[in-house]
Amino acid sequence: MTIDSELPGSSTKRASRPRANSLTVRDVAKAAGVSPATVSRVLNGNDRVDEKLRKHVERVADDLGYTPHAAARALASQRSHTIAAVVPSLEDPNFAVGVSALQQALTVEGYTLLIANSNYDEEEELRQVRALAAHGIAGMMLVGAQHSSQVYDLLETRNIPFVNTWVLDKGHPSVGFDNYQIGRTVANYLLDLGHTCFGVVAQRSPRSDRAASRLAGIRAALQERAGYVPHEYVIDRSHRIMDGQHGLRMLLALPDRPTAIICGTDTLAFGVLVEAQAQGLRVPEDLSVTGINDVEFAAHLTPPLTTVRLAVSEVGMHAAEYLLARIEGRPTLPAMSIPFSLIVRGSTGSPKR
Amino acid sequence: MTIDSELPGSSTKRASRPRANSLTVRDVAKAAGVSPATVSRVLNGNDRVDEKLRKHVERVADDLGYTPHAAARALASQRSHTIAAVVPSLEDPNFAVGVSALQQALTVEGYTLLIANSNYDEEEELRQVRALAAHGIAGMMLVGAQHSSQVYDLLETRNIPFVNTWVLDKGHPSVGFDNYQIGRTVANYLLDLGHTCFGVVAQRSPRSDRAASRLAGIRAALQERAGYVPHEYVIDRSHRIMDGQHGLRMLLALPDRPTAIICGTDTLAFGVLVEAQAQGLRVPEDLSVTGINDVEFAAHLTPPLTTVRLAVSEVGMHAAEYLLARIEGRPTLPAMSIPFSLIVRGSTGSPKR
DNA sequence: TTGTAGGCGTTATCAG
DNA sequence: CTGATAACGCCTACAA
Repeated sequence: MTIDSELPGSSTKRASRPRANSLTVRDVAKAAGVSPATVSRVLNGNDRVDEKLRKHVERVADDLGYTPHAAARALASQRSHTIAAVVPSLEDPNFAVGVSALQQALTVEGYTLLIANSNYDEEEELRQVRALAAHGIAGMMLVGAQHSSQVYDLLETRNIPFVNTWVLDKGHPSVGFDNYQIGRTVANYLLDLGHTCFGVVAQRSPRSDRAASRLAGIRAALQERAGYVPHEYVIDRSHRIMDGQHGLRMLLALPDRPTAIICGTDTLAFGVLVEAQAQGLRVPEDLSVTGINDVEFAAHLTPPLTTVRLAVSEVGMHAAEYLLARIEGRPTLPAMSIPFSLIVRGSTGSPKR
Repeated sequence: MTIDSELPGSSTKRASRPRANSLTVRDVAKAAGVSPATVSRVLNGNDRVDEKLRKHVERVADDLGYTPHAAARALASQRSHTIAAVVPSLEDPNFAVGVSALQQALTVEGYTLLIANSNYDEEEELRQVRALAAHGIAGMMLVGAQHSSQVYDLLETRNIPFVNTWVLDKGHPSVGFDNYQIGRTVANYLLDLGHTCFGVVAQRSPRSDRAASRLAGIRAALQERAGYVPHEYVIDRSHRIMDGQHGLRMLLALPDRPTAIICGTDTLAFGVLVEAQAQGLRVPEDLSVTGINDVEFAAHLTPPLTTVRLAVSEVGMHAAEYLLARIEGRPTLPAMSIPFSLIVRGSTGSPKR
């Protein structure tokens, strides 16, 4: 026998709104014979609750399979326990790995990660950041330092901690690589081998400040020791294999033929190797080729690719560390440099000519 | 002159809680000279509001740069406008591309995507699904059909629409490939070429029901026409290049040497090609090799890889379509098969022996 | 240490 | 068509 009609004589009552079919703190409280406040305190760990009571409430909550309503919690506490990452592309394994590491670190700390995709487009990035801000995120990871001023404004007025990644940035907190030094390192290595005429195949710089910094580093190294790379020796298109192939074709058509090709990614370098073979050029005897990233296949190309290894997952880990520290009011470093290393393999050598 | 002290003589007032520093509907309402209810109606589009008033409110909201508070909205409306995807790995370009497509489709419809990573682990997947459920998500995309029963229970009791992807599933809604047919297609193609002794290098089946279905398809085709693949001719490890290399070494050590190797991914096939070259085997004269996925580099290997092209981004698109339809109460199809096609290139041929 | 109750920002019901 | 106003589920200042 059920009694469910003890309610209103008063007809002021409203029609009840559709309710989520899950339990609430009140259900748990009732079941445990305590007040909702106590349940809340237990679940948020940090308050002083009698040890026995705490154990009891925890058990009851667990038995009932209770999970707090994230939105309600966020609304009441003004803290969302949610962090966002906006990356240029999820399909680039580089970013996928970094985001993966970020997520892992955040999950451990009970935070949820929201991932968005800007498609290498500043406008789209702004849209995404806006949407994310509406979700009351507690912090945000961005890629690169080049963002719409409205992005920076929004983040600052809303007081949302953020960190630029994959770059080192003087003006903002950052976790990333010294891309300028990466460029210098590669260029110097090739100069040491005796190369003097260089070609560069990279991603379009306006879309990637990382690529731009590396190019600047390359230019600087060359200028110090052997001149410079003229504009027509820098081919910047996209980042696919066929862009590498096309890039080499362009470079070979130039009057003074380069003996070394510096590529912005391993994928581009793969394209260059493919095209070199198609043109009957021997690598490294006729042409030296370098990549950046040290992706899985780099070591297995013929010849194995000389490239720069980036500790990408460290970017995600340290970004998480930085954001959590900011959110929880702990002290933070303004910038964190992630190491890289030149991996010399068979695709580079002294020019034989 | 401002009057802001007309409030309480009564000291029952509480200390004000920390407020979000952003505007609320009330601010917009005040500025537009209407009630919060009207603002809400305008912003949610669907109600009957006088056209002039609507325009006015829209302008005011826009000028103020108002963005609704997602958590509050979710709490009040019991709809979160958030969808989740749990994938085995974000670093696998396959899933990255699918998720990317899903996100794009959802963003267009004003939904936010939450991405989680199960690391090919059922327990971890359960944890992620639980956390996601707490976030009041409106729907969920899963990979494969093999999930902890608790996952299915949770989704069903909470009444959360979900869709299994990358597979076709009789028991649950799904968007994916007919993996069994993929296996059959590849095997039949090789049988047609005249091969009789096969090796298989794939991902560990218990972790991937996709791999298991494909293997079943392969076995079925062989059994119908030329026997079968003994257990020791199936090498299932992980999915890296070196696993492919190792796999071929194992297979070559077997008494009856296979003339064709079917690989579960292009990456594994790459490994097999590398090892074949190392062993001095000519492909396809001495050994035929196939992959699955048709990733970017497949066409550029030496020899170019025969593989199966999967329309991965369609998986994401149709998953989005399905979930939105369910959420909005529109009719849905129980299962959607995404096309695949065999791409024949240079890594396969008739056995010369 | 525990309970009570007001409010977080929005939506949706009801009355006008 | 518009305006009050009661929830939504939780947290936290305050009282006990």
